[in-house]
Amino acid sequence: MPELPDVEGFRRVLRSNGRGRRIEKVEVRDSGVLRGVSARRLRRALEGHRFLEPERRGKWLVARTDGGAAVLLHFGMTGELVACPPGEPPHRHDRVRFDLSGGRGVRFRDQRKLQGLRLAASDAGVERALGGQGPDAAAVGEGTLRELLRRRRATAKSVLMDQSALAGLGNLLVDEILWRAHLHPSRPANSLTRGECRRIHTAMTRVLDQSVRAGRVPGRPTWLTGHRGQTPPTCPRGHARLHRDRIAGRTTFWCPRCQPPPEPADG
DNA sequence: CATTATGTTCTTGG
DNA sequence: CCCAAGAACATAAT
Repeated sequence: MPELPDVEGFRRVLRSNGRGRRIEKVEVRDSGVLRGVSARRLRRALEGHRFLEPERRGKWLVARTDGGAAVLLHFGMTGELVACPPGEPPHRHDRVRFDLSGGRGVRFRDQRKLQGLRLAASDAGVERALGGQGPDAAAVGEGTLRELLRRRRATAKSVLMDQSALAGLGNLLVDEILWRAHLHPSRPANSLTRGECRRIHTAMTRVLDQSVRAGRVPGRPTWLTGHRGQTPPTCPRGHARLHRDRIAGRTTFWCPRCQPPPEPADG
């Protein structure tokens, strides 16, 4: 699940269950999700302190505490943050359990463990870890977006998915946005006109507004994303069957009627 | 057994 | 340096 909207949902889970609460116990059930920190150091940095207002940056969730340390959570492809009281029996994929005051609790649950938890000792540590990201997709202005597209020769799809260029978008969202903007995913980013960049920005803003509200990418039939699982997948606007390709290393769906492929460059 | 999966990072080669 | 492609990571479903 986890792209920007999903992480936004996890932020709400942490805000409503964790903000202001004391961290009574941190139980690492599978240290395979810890990145650059031991279970012991994580416990020591967190236990006894309280969670502050959580923040999302791109696909990262930043959980600061009043002790100065912050947990940085990345959910990979299969991670989630779920609220459950400490007494609830563990799920098979619960990797880290946070028992909080007031009988609350949250758990980092993740099947594949492709990413996981980091610890930042301070705000400077948070910056060090996340400062390499581009602007957040949910807040970027049209001019900034146009500028970052203009200076890259790679395909639009790969630039929009590149977290160091723009933070928050993943495979599903980028396909959705490009379909709405009527642009083929293989268009070189630096070939996009001002108007085409504006269409990307408009589509991105709408897609993110709606999916952030839902806390996920909706599978509605009016969304391209809702058609990925079909056999055969069809364009939500009707007519054509969707093409399925490998672009920027990821399975990509696009409509041959709505999204004309670029002329192959020859120079 | 092969293929696929909403992510990131590293390597290799052009 | 830029970029694409492939592999790797770990696990489950089809």
